[in-house]
Amino acid sequence: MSDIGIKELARIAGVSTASVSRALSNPERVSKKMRDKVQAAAKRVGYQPNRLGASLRTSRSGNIVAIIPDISDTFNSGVIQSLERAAAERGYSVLFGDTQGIRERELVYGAMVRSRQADGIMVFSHRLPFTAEELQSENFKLPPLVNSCELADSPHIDTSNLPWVSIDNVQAGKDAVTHLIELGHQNIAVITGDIDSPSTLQRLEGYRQALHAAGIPYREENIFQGAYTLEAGVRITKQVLLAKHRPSAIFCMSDEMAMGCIATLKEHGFGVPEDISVVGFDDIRFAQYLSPPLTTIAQPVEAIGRTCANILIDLIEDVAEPESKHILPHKLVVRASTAAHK
Amino acid sequence: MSDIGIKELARIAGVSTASVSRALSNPERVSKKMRDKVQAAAKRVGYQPNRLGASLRTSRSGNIVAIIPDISDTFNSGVIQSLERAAAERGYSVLFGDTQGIRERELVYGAMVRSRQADGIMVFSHRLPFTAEELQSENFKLPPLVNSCELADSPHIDTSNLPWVSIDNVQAGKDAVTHLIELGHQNIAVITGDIDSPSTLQRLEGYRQALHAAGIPYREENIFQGAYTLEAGVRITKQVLLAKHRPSAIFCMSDEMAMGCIATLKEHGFGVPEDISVVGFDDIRFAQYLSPPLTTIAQPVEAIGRTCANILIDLIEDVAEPESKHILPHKLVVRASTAAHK
DNA sequence: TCTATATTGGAAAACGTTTACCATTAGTGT
DNA sequence: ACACTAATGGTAAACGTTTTCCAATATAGA
Repeated sequence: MSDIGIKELARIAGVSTASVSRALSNPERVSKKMRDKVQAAAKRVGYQPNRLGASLRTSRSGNIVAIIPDISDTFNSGVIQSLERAAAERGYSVLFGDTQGIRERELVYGAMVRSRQADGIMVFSHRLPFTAEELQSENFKLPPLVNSCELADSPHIDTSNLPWVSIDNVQAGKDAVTHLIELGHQNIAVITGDIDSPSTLQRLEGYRQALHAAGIPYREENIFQGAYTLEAGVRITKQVLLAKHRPSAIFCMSDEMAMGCIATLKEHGFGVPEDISVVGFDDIRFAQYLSPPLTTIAQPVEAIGRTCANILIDLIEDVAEPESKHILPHKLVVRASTAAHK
Repeated sequence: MSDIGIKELARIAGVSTASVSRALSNPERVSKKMRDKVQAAAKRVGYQPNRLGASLRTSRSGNIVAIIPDISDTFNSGVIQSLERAAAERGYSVLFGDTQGIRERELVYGAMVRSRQADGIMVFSHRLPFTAEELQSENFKLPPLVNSCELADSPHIDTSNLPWVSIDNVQAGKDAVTHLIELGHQNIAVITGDIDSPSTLQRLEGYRQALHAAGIPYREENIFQGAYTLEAGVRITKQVLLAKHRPSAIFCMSDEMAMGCIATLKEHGFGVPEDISVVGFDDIRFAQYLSPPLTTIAQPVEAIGRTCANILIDLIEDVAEPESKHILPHKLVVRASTAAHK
């Protein structure tokens, strides 16, 4: 395999290294004759360029790093899948960093563009992968970076100016809750995601707006603080059932939570939707196969991943304005987990 | 940020570049005084070594590439998560390649070690990411590579000698089916995974063995060829219901399939497990929250990912024998989706 | 104190590319 | 055939590290 470099190949083809490089990386900058000669030789000896050498020279690694709190979350893995595909189409590979929310690990991945292992950062967590110290340093320059939905404010930098792609979480939350209201529910609990996540805050705002629009009083005890996990759905649902004024409907801020929620409701003998309606969020591909099939807000997973990749790469290649924001469309999908209040 | 290199840092610290390199990368090879001086200077100016330079020199990228057919599959994403974590612990990053089973893309990722973007390959698909041509070339050298469960034979190379990590799929299949037999089921259907996947073939062999051990005749029409997806579970289950001698139990070779299977059974009015028992495979984290909670074979997801990472890295760093094989323990988890035959 | 040895630090080459700059050749119009 | 321009190809420097030598210095033994 392998061990032959551009010099050796140049010798074999009887041309200079410059010509080899051009013929392979910029074929149009070279005559057809040269191109053919070099490509033939390359093929013959099985030449494979060393990307490290090229990267060093061009200071372009061709990698982007994706910082994700939890890849095993179904919504995340869907986004990552389409991110990766879109990146690949443009010649980029994705280095992926599952951080489990551990600060230390975020920082490691955040440092990768400074160490030239990556050209840009895709942030799916709620904070920037840089230390306060770094952010404050006057010669700190933010690398190409886009965030998806979740980036919270930082005391040191105005994150609202960073490029992002997201759905309209406020409207989506409102849509979910409005659906319940239209079914006649008045006493609606909400199980939130991680309370420091902007998406949670926004969806909660949507909940508020829906209630307000319907003239239903907002009651603090209907807000149950959770996290975007199945287990949280299970745990918090038990608390919901303990409530003095038991709600007739629950808005779960993720489908995984809704799954845990429904399982728990059934376990305690509550019928869904006969006794309690449940609406989820995300429309993961399991949603329609739950029993009952889940009413939920569908996020455009594929489009989110693809858009993230494209904006980030545009940024890296300097063809995007640095503050591009993309709001993608969501959709309420009504299935069988919600029904009219009786 | 950043733009200062080792030369400049050496000048600032008043030492040579060699000393800087040693002080940072091999601190023990240098006096304490030197170490402190260099590290202090590095910190002061915010020096961050350029990994590309280092990689080029050492021809070690510090990356491994993971080739996965489908990251959004829950089992896969779990394995990848633990793979990534274990790799990170040893200082490696993972470049991840979701191929969707597309040959072209497998080849792209397979080429990454030749182009020095990665030091080793983790294969989760059923074929090697190299062309027949490459494999046959006499100067082809297999890069560090480990496969997990799924690698099929290749006409050009003896894949059985490659390092792998897996559970004992034959035994696991046998365990699942034996459980059904012990519940009194005689007419047991199986919905397989992708038929070209060794794990499917092995689990099927387990099915056969279980039947044989119980003296139950093996009937070809009880084998339903599927794929490891939710949708396949749905689609094939309909076929199962059409069978002349309708089975009283179904063994699904993945939990996602079982999910689709159960949803379909219920949709058609069959009770699980009253009418038909279902056993899955994987024990993804949703399994216990399905209704009914799923009886399944638990795979040690975390251990699989971790072991894969460690073997591969051992291979890269030359500390593993090149044919190491690891069989990890599985476990039958009995829940409510299986019941005695009546 | 002096020599023999161990430790430490430095100069420079190497890793495999790309590309700026220049020299050469081919192409065009007269 | 000639001058002028355009196209093409080559030489060599650069990218930022690590590491091989070797020289210098510290350490120890006598």
